[in-house]
Amino acid sequence: MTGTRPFKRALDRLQTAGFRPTRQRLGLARLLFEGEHRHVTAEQLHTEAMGADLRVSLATVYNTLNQFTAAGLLREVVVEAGKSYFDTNTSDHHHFFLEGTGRLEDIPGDDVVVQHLPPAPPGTRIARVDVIVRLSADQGEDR
Amino acid sequence: MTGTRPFKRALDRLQTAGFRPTRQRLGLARLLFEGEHRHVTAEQLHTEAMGADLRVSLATVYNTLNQFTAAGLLREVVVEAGKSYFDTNTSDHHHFFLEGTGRLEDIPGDDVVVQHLPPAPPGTRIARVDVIVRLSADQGEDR
DNA sequence: CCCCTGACCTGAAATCGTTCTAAAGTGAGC
DNA sequence: GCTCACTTTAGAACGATTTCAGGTCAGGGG
Repeated sequence: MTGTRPFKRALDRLQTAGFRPTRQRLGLARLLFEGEHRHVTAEQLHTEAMGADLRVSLATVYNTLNQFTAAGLLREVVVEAGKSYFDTNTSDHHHFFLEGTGRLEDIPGDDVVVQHLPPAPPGTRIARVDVIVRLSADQGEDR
Repeated sequence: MTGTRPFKRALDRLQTAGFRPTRQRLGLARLLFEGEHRHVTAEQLHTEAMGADLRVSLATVYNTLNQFTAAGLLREVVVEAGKSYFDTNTSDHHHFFLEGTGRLEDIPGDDVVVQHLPPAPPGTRIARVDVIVRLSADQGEDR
């Protein structure tokens, strides 16, 4: 039984992070943390919750995503003006962004390396380095 | 006289790109393309225009920035959810982003290199690679 | 030189994603 | 069961951006 007890997993994460495990938080945590890593917007997650018989308001989805992010359970990724994506993978990694569809995906492997980065300007320190590889549909290839 | 005729420079860019050189477009082009490369938001550029005796509405600033971007005169840089920056440097380069102040700066030099990038997924092609180095104020250093 | 026409600009209203607010609901300990 | 602090919620509010309907302007033809 490896990872076959998703309910418990989500609950553990909430409690470890010091959240009271309410019905809404638990439900969202299950959607987010069961299975593979994922990238969602608030709107998407809300729609998905509705479909999964989890009654939760959009405001709560926003609140929860922000709380999870502050607690380090999620990471916010900025790729499109006026829209926030949340990534369940909080480790160091980078992203492919499908311009047409708005899909966001982790770049597989940990081997992307940024070289020849100049030092941070005086008085500042590097908080994070984000690499976003923007992809377009490859038109005219197989037709 | 090298670059001492800014008016003509801005006008040339407009006409080359096929824009009718109206008072507003010319004024904005001068603010944008005279002098050093810069990073502006619509709001910033609008404020600056007001201060420079250029009467132009915020709607026009937005429209103009979008037109210039579509024509390849500007490049949009996404760093903060819910805010768009426009960069007058359209060549291949990357950015420092000062988290506290919202300042955006080109990373000097062309030598930042991203290595070990996996190939684009099937059916797609890499449109662009954006590297954003997020900086925080370096607290506790010199006090 | 003036007129005409399509391109352009404008303030106001509309839209989008997100946050705030005030009030009702809920869970954990007593 | 009762309480109280923490949660959730619907709806209003918000900031950034876009759209709209109408007036204005650039520039070629007469």
